[in-house]
Amino acid sequence: MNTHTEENYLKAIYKLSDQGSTVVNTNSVAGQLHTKASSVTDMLKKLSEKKLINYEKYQGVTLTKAGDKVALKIIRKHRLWEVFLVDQLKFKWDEVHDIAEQLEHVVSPEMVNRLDKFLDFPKFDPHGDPIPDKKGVVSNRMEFSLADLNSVDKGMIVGVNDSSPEFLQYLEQKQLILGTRVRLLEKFTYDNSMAIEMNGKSEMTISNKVARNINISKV
Amino acid sequence: MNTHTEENYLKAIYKLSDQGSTVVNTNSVAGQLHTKASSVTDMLKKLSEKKLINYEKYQGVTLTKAGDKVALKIIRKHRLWEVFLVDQLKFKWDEVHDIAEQLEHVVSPEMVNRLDKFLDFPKFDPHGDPIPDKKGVVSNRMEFSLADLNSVDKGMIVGVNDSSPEFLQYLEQKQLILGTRVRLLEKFTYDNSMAIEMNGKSEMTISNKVARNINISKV
DNA sequence: ATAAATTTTTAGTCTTGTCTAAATTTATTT
DNA sequence: AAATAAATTTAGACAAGACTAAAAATTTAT
Repeated sequence: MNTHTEENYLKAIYKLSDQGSTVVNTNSVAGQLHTKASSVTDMLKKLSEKKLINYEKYQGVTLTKAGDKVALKIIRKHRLWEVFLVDQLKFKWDEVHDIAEQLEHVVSPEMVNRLDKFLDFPKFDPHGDPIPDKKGVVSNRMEFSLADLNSVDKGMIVGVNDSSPEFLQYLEQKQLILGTRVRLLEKFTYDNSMAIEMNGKSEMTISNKVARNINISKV
Repeated sequence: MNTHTEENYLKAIYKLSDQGSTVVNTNSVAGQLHTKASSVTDMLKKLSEKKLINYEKYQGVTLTKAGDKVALKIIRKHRLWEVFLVDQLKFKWDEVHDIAEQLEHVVSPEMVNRLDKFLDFPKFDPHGDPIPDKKGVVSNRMEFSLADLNSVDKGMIVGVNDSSPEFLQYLEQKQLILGTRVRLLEKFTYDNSMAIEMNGKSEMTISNKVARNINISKV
């Protein structure tokens, strides 16, 4: 079994590698986990020793098959607990991340599967992120960033790329919540900010940073 | 906040002190936590420093008000999660201890209270142990003989007064096992035998002698 | 009341995961 | 192609929590 900390590193690498498709460098892991690069290097050696990552000095890191499996297990647990917290305990979707971060490390494969069943096998968590199934299969979201809308086009908000309380509270305040239908009105090439229409009613302008962190799907 | 390990020590001391009424010695803590006496001494110094225990070298240890509060919080969480695992996820009552042991360390007062509400404010865990309320108030264990059920009322089997193989085998054969929920259907004054319902399904009649030797607790 | 046995504490070491500061490697400029 | 900048690794230290072996205190037994 792996320690709590090892699991967090693997999860961070998984996220930063865009589902394992890119190489991750030391500094970005340090940023993700709020630790220092030197701590990361130490842990990378350890994880490499355990064959959970492919690591060459100065060359960055990728997950091995085994490491990927571990990361997916953690993410499955995290997202299932988020569903539990929102659906059953009636938390708001922007309040559950930190709690799920703790619950995800509870070890009991049987419990995870029972929780999955209890929640009626949800496919997506409250942020619209897909929940890996028992075998680690992740469904696609058919989802892209709001920032990628170009001509006048529309979609529906189905998720976010940033789960920080600041961002989620911003979205809540601006009513950019899950299920909102957005339509691009105009894109300002100067700073890539965009004017959008929400639910065919109100209009507003959002920065590129915000747009990049909102995911939509075709409607 | 206290570490995981500190919490486990406080919980162990609470249990060994019989709800804080006796002094606990170093070796018994070591036994409870499967560590060595020297490790316990180290931790006792630390907990004493933090004013969570009263500790004098060689004289054993008791919890302070503050330490008692922390222990009760952990026990509350442990028992609430046990109810969740049994009632919602359909685990058997003898399968949940180790999982609850992990869940009890999740920190989120708000989540604990919501879980409590979600479970409909249970007073006892699946083993019949009382669940401290939000303020740390613990009700008595409420264990009594099945024979003392009078009007239509229910409880859960939590123990026996006769440990002879004959009796235990009888219970096993009739499926009157620990954790079984029983409900009184009718009491026959002629011989004090009683008709009971088990787990909301099957029914049977048992003699007063059998009933007297089965202990139940309110659920 | 003193010796023997038991319990507890101390001293010193180890592992995990973190850090700072310095050294090294890789990347970017000019 | 140097020179500078940025990223990464190494070296050495530290805190938490555990352990072993030895010393000290307390209890029990003679």
